[in-house]
Amino acid sequence: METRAHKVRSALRRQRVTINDVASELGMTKSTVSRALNDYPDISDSTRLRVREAARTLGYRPLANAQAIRTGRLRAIGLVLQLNEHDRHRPFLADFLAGISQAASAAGWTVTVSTATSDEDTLRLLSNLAQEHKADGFILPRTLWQDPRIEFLRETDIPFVLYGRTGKPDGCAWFDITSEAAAEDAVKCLYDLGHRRIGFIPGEMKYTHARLKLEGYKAGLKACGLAYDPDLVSAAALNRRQGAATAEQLLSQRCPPTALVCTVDRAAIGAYLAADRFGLKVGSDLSIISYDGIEEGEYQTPPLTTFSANVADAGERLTHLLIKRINGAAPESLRELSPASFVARGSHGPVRKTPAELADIISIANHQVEE
Amino acid sequence: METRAHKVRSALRRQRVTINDVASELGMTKSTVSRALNDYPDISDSTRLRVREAARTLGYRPLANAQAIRTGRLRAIGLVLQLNEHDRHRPFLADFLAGISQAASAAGWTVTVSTATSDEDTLRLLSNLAQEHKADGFILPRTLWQDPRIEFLRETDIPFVLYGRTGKPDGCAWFDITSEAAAEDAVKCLYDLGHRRIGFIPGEMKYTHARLKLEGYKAGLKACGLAYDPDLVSAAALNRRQGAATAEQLLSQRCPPTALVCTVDRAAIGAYLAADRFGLKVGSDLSIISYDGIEEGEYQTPPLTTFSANVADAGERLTHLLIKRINGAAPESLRELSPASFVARGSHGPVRKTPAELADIISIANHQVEE
DNA sequence: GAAAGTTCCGAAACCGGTTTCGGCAAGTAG
DNA sequence: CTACTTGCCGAAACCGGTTTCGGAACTTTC
Repeated sequence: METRAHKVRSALRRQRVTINDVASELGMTKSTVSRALNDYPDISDSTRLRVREAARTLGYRPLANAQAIRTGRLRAIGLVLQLNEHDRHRPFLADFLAGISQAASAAGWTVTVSTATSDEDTLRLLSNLAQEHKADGFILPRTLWQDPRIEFLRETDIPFVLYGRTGKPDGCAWFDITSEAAAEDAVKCLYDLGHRRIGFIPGEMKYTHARLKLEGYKAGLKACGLAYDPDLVSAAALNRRQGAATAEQLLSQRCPPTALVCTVDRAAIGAYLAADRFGLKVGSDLSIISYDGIEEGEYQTPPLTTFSANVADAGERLTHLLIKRINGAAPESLRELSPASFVARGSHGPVRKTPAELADIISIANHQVEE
Repeated sequence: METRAHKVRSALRRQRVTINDVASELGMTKSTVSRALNDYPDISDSTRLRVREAARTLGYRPLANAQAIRTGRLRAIGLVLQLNEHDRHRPFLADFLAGISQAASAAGWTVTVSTATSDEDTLRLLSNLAQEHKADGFILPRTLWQDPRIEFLRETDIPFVLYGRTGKPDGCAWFDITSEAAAEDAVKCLYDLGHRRIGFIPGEMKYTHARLKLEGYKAGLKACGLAYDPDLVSAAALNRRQGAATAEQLLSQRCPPTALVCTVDRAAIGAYLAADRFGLKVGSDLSIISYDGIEEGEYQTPPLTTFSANVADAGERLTHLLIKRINGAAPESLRELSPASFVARGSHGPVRKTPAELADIISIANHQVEE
C-alpha cells in the first residue's frame, strides 16, 4: 500500500526519482539498491546489473546532500579567492577556474567558490565552508611564505592543496611551477646574449613565488659568474604603474642594466613605459624577459618575451591532488612541480649598448623632463 | 544513557557539534532546538534565547546538507560558465564572481561554479547540478536571443535569473544593463560633436545585448535625423583582430565614417590598429566610442571612451534576484535594468576631417600597402 | 468550578540516502 | 545426515537535521 501511495505521490508531484522508487520498481529494499550501486561485494552480479539497468531507465541520480550526511563526503572542492584591488582583473582566473572545474566535473565533483576581501575574510570563509560542510577540502591559490590559511587548515585538520610552495611545508601537498628555474634561465639566456648588467624587478616577498624567483635570479647570476649587485634589484612591482616606476629607478643609475628580468608580466609592461620615456627601444636598447604569459604581453610592441605558466593545467592537477588528499593519501606523496614554458617573442635580444651609453641617453632624457 | 554515550563518543572523535549536542546540553529535544533556531512561533522567547546562547557558546553550525534533504533548499547558487576561446580571458569574470559570491555570502548562501566547453556541455552541467541538487537555482550569463538554457530550465521548472534579456521573456527574471541606451547615447554624443557619418561595429546577433545595441544605434540615428546606411554597419567583431579587420573595411569605403560606435571594447581596440595602419589619429581624425569598460581600454593611446558596465554590481543584484526567485517570487516581478556609465576619455572628439578627406588619406595608405 | 482555549514543548515521523547486523538458503565438509 | 561455511539479501539503525502531531500545563470564559 505504501509503495503505491508513494508512487502516486511522486507521479503527482513530478518529483525526483529516489532510491525507494528504484527499489520498489525492482521489488527490493533500498539497502540492496544502495549497495548494488556502490559495488559492495555482498551483492550478486545479476542483481547488480538489474539495479544498474533500472536506475538508468528510471533516471535515478543519488542526491549528493543525502549521501553526504552519512558518508561525510560531498564531493565538492572549495576555493576561496582573495581578490585584492591589484588583481581583480587578473586574467588567470578564468583559466584556473576552467582547469579546476573541468577536472572536478570529469571526476564527478563540483566546485564551491567564494571571494574574500581580506586575510581575515578568507579565514572566515574557509571556516564557514568547512563547518557547514559545503566543501570537502580546499585549493589555496597564491600561497604565502607564511600563510595563515595553511596554519588554520592544518590545525583544524581540513584537507587542502597549495598552488605554490610555502615556508613550513610539513603536512602540505602542492602543485607548483618552477618559477625559480624560469628566472634562472632568463638570466642565463640574457648572459648568452652578451648582457652583463641584468636587473631584476621582484614581487612582494610575502609570496613564495616572488621569493623563489629572486633566488632563481641569484642562482642564474652565480651560474654565469656574475656578482650579485643589490643596486640591480628594485622594489617590488605588481602592476603596470609600479613596474614603470621601479624600471625608471633602475635605469636612472650611473651604471644601468641593459636587461631586465621581471617577476610578473604586468610589471614588465610597465617597464615598457619607462623605456619609452627614455627613448629606449625594448628588445634592442633594453632587453626584457618576464614571467606569467598573459595575453596582453602579446600585443605590446615588441611582443613580450616571457615564461608562460599553464594555469588551466595547474588547476587540473591541483584538483586531482586534492581529491586524492581527501581520499586519504599522505600529503607528502602529493607534491608536483612543472616547468614554465619559454615564449620567445620580441623583447629580448643581443646587447647593443653598454651601460655607459644607456646612462648617457637616460640622463639626457631625465634632464629634458626636468626642464 | 544514550545521551552520555553520545557525549563520550563525540568527545572522543572531536567531531562536529550537532543539534543533539545542543539539545542534550540544555536538557531539551532536538526538535525544540531546531524550531527555536528557525524562529517557529510556538517556542517561548525565553527558550529561544537560551537555545541561541547555547548554540553560540557550543559553536553549533547546522549542516547545510542535512538541512537540504528535508527542506529541499541548499542555499547554493549555481553558475555555469561557458568559456569559449574568445572570452577565456575576459576580464569581467573576477568582478562578476566577486559580486555574486559576496552577495551570496552576506545572505548565508554559497556559489557552485562549473565551466562548460560547448552548448551541450552547458545543458549537461545544468542538468547534473540540478539533479544532484548541488544548486537551488542558476544565474545565466551572456543570454542569447534564443537560449537553449532558458528552454531547459523553464521546462524542468528550475529557478533561474538572466544576466541580459531574451527573445521569449515569459517566466524569466533578469537584470540587465541598458546597453541599447548606451549605443543610442553614443550616437547622439557623436552627432553633437558634428559627426554625420557614424559607423557601427556589431557583435554576434545571437547575443541579446548585440541585438539591443544595434537597435540603440539605429534609434540614435533616427533621433538625430540621420538615415540608416547599411554600408556603415560592419560584420560582427568580438576581439581585437576582428575589430581591426572590420574597422579597416568600414574605413576603406568611398564615403567612410568619421566616427565608430563599437559593441565591445576589444573590438574598439582593434579599430585603433586599423586607424594606425591608415595613419589616422584616434580621437581627432577618427572618433571611437565603445562599450564594456575593460581596464585595457584605459591604457590605449588615446585612452578609450566607453560606456562602462558595473559587472560586480550586476552579480550582486542577480544574486538577490535569484534568492527571491528561489523563495517563490514571481519572475515577472524580478526584472531590473540599470544604465551603463559613460566614461569620457580621449578617443572621441569634434569632427576634424570630412569623409572625403578621410577617404583620400585611406586610399593613399591602401595603395602604399599594395606596392 | 468546569469547559474551552492558549502556550509551549516532547515524541516521533520524515527526508534520501548509507551501513551494520542477522538470517535464510544453498553448498561443502565430516 | 548433520554441522559448518558461504553467498546474498532484508530489516533496521543511522546520519543530522526539519516538521507534524498530540498533549500537559496554564489561562480565560461563562
